[in-house]
Amino acid sequence: MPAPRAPTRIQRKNRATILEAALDVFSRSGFRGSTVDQIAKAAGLSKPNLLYYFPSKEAIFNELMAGLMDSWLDPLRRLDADGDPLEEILAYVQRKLQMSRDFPRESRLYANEIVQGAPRLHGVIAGELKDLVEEKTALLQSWMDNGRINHAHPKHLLFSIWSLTQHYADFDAQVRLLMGDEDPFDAAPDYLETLYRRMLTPQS
Amino acid sequence: MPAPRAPTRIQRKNRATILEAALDVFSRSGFRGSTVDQIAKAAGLSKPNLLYYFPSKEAIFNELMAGLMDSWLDPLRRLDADGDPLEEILAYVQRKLQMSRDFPRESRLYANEIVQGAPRLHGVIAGELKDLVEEKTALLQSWMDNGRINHAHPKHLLFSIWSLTQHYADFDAQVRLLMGDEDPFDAAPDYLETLYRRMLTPQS
DNA sequence: CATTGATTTGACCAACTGGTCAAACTCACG
DNA sequence: CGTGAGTTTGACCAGTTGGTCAAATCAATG
Repeated sequence: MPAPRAPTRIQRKNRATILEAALDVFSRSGFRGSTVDQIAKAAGLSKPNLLYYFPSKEAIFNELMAGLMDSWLDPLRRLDADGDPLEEILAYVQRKLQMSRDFPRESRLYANEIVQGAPRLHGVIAGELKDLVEEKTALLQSWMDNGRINHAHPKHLLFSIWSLTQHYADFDAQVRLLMGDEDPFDAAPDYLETLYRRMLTPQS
Repeated sequence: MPAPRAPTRIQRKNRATILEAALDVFSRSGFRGSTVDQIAKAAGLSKPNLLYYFPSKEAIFNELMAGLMDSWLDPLRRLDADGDPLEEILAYVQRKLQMSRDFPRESRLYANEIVQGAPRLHGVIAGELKDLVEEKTALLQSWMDNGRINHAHPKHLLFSIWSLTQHYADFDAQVRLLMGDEDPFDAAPDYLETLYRRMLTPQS
C-alpha cells in the first residue's frame, strides 16, 4: 500500500469541485442516469482528468454518500433527552425542514437511492441509522409513557417527520407546479408546527 | 394512417405482460436506469419481439404513465363535498395508504419521475392534477371557513397526506429495515387516523 | 533555467444500449 | 393441407458509456 501523500492545493480544489458537480448531476438523474461526462462537464474538467482524481464513477458516488449521511443524521442526534419534549420535537421538525430548503439536492440524492431499494446504502441504514433510531424512539416512548406528549407509535412518528419535511425537497417539482407563485417554504414551517403541536400536546 | 386492426388474443396478452414487466423494471430503476433488454427478459420475450409490440422504450413508459395517472387521481376525486368533512378526509387518507400497500411499484415509479424533476409529467401535473387540486383545496377551505374542521393551509394539508401515505411505498426499503419484523402497515392506518383526527377535529 | 513530479488531454477500447431488418416460424381458417 | 397474416428471432448497426494510456503540459523547487 503506497503511503498516502498530502493532497496538493490543486487536488483539494478539484476534488471539491468534482463532488459539488457530482451532487448536482446525481441528484438530478440518479446513479445510473448520470454519466461521467456530465459530471466532468459540470465540473469544467475533461473526463480523463476527472478520472485522475477519482478512480471510478462509483467512487465519486460513494464519497458523496459518506459525506451526506453524517449531516443527515445530525438533526436527529441533537434531539435532547433533557429538553422539553414537545419543543424538542418541534425544533427537530424545523431543523429537518430547513435542511430540505437549504440542501434539496442532498435530499433528492438520498431519496433517489432509497426509492430504488437503497442498493448502495444497506450498510449505513441497517447500522448507524438503525442504532440512532432505536435510541431516539426509546426516548420518544419514555416521553409518552410519562405523559409529557401524546401517545403515538414512535417509529411512525419519526417516519412522518422525515416524510413531511423531505417532501418539500424531493417532490419540489410537483409542489412548485401546484403552488404557483407562492413559495412553499413560506407556510410550511407554520403548517408543520401546528400539525405536531395539535398531535402531540398532552391532552389533560 | 392505417385503420387500426382489432388486437388479437396474443397481442392483448403480450402487451399486458410487457406493461407488467415494465412496471417492475421502471419502478426499480427509473426510466434511464432501465434497459429494454431487462424489460424483455422480465416479460419472457426477446428484445425485437418486445419492440414488435411497442415502438420504443419511451412508448412503453408513456403508456404505463397514462394508465397510472388515472388511478392516481381517483382517490382524491372521490373526496365528497357532501360527506362529513373529517370522515371524508380520513377516508381519503386511508384510500391513499391502501394504494401504497397494494400498488407500491406504481407509487415508486411516480416518485422516481417527480424526484428527477418530472421531465415526462409536466403536462399532466400542470393540467389535470392542478385543476383537481384547485377544486379540492377550495372545498377544504370552505370546510375550514365553516368551522367544520380546524384551519390549516389546504395545499399543505394535501401535500402532507400524499407525503405520509406514499412514504410507506416510496421509502419501503428504509422503513422495513428500521421496523425489523413488524409490518409497517399494521400500525400505519391507526397512526395516520390519529394524526389527522387530532389535527383537524374542530376545537370548540 | 532545469528537472522532476503533478496535472491535463486526445485518441482509443470494449461493453452496452436502443432500435432495425430480413428471414423464419406459427397459427387460424378455408 | 395450403396459404397468408400474425409472430418471433438472430444478426446487425450506430451511438453512448465507463474507463485506459501514452504523450503533452504545467508548476514548484533547487
